[in-house]
Amino acid sequence: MAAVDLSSHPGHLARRLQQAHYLLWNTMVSEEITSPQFAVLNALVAEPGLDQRTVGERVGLDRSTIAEVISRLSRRGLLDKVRDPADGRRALLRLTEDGVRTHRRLTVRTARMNQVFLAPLSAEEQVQFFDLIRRVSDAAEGLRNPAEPLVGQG
Amino acid sequence: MAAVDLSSHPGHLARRLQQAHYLLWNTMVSEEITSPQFAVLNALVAEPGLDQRTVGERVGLDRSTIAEVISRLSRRGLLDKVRDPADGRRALLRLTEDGVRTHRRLTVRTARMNQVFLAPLSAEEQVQFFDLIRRVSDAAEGLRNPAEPLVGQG
DNA sequence: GAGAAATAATCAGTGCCCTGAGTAATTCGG
DNA sequence: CCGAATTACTCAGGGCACTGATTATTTCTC
Repeated sequence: MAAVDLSSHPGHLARRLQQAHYLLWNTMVSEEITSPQFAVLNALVAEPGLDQRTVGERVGLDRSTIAEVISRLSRRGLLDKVRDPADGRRALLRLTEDGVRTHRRLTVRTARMNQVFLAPLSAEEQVQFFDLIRRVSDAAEGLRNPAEPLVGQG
Repeated sequence: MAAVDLSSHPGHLARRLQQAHYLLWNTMVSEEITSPQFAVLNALVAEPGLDQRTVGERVGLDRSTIAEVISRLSRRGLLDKVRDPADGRRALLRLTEDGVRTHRRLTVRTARMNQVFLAPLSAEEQVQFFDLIRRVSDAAEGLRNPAEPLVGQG
């Protein structure tokens, strides 16, 4: 008899939040293009010609995941991928016409979805919401140095 | 030139938050048992003998995902799965000795991890954090009725 | 210039997450 | 009682996310 209350566990809350977002995205934005895919399109609208690794860095996707996402976008004809002539290791990415159009179309819908998603919060609360989540995420990212985990006895 | 700022997109933030949590969980809690797996163990500590569907409901996992998670926990010998003699459709779940021990061990580590994870926030902010995320998630869950999406007319 | 270190991408493997379709068992309606 | 609807679970398939190992290319160092 030592069950805990998951509703006080940030990880559990974070997962539920993302699930909720996933559902809303599917109904209000697109069933074809996912949120991470849109993030990649967006990064390439901002900075055309980025290499794969940097795009991943911009949108917060690791090397394996970004490779898969890009492969899908490429298969759908939303972006082109060419070897960097100056550095044969890199793959340079650029949106196609269709990719740009898709990004533009989804941008509108995404804004609408965000409004609905955040509707339960007041304007001030929305600011708080972003601030708190960002601070927690940033801090945890900064901890990516296992050094001595489980030291306990802390 | 119409790239948006992803840091103002709750979905993007939610994904980053979960990633950050995933990383911290891996280093501070367990590399074997994942957070969703712990949630299932926890649900069965609270209510032994639940059926699979209900456990999924308790922890927020759909029918397919809960089946996979339970299959893994069962393979590891952390829970037993038996057909309900009273209703042959149901699979009743119960933790093994090892499952209970694992839950107890991880409970301590999870509490420690949550402290580290939330450390960047003051006590009041932590309360806000939970409140805001919960309200947004709950509201979005309540929206799971597509009825007439994209009404916009925008 | 050749070997070593570093870097970008790929591949294999594990796990989470969802939908739609299919199967087995129970319950409901006539 | 028997067929129809419902319910619990399974299966197939697509996508996200991470790690560790491998490959190709560039850069660093002697």
